[in-house]
Amino acid sequence: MALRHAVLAALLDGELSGYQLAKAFDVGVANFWYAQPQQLYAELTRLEKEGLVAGREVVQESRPNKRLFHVTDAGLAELETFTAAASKPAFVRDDLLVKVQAADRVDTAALVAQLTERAQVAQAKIDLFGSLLSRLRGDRTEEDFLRHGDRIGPYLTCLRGVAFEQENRDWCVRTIAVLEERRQSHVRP
Amino acid sequence: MALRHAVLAALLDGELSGYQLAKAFDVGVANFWYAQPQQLYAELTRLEKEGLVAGREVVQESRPNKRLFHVTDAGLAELETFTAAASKPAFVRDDLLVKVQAADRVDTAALVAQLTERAQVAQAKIDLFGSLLSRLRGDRTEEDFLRHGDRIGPYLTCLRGVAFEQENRDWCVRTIAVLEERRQSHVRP
DNA sequence: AATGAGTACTCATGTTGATGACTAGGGTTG
DNA sequence: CAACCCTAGTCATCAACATGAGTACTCATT
Repeated sequence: MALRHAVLAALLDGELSGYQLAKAFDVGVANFWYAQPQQLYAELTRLEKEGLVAGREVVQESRPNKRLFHVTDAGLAELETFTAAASKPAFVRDDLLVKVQAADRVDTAALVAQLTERAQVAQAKIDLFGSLLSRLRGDRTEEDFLRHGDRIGPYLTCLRGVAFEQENRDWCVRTIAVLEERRQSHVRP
Repeated sequence: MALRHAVLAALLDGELSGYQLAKAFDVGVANFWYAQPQQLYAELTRLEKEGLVAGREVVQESRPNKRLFHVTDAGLAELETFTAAASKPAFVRDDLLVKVQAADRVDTAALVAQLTERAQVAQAKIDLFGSLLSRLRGDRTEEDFLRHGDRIGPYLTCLRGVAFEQENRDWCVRTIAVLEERRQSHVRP
């Protein structure tokens, strides 16, 4: 039941519509969780019913009306409780890792192609997170921002996103090199 | 539907019983996936029904009999198909990140405690993976092993496990430092 | 002599997350 | 001017993952 808390945490940045929220979660810019639009709409409905968020209708012309949500005091209390409770350990669960685990017994050409693509995706995310970080910190240095900024949560999670994707990319590159070298030196039966 | 493939990939290391498999997946030594024992037993049953794995009964005295499973040719073909198909991108999904995202608005003392614990767990995993790596490579150097070893899949995934946990630990340490410093300098309202 | 831990599983149920299909108006572009 | 994309959602359904409880026998500990 962490999606609800992820939504609450995301809404701390200010009022958002379900659609805006979905954009953030979908692209994975929300580097601390991931969810489909439909899940978010459903969760917002539940959260509103329980009084943890409140929405207000914003009438728009030339496009559909939307509902902007913000976290209520009860929602903040819920986040507080959640934070105090033990976190369940985070596990890696990655299709690509499964494939690499089986690398000795399957065709490596397809695998190398996928590793290459993954490395590119990772690089794109590094760039994206990098620009997000510099936007968050403005003209301050990282040190200064982290000491005196007033909303460092997103910055810290983004830092982890960058580190994760760098590790991801480097590992892909390394693995590609290993697999390619083996393909050349000894042709598999 | 990647659990089935994770099981297949794990069974490439040799015959395993459901229980042994469960041990590997449960502790997270299986650094490429994670699952509960019950899921694995269920999956093994399905896989056997579909002919992707085959089991043989091993009669034991002084402890319950067990069934050892191995991957069939059909199972290997299935792994091949899986490897050729596109991988879905891997997302970070971590309770702790959600909490850090909300760090500006909740009690940081509890958060710091959890980050500390997470850092310790990460360090323990680094050590575990480290010894696993050296066991896998035996007396060879990493370079040599990756070039000429005959089962490098587990080694490569383990390398990623180490990198992931190191990043994890470092980020926790950094985040703790940031939060602690802010707690001292300006008391939150 | 009872308690607990380890091996080796099974069954049932519940919670989460993922997917596809659909509505509906406005703007853009070929 | 038709086709397509963007905003802003809803509804229904399915697959995947997680959890609790239970069986049964053995060995070591207290």
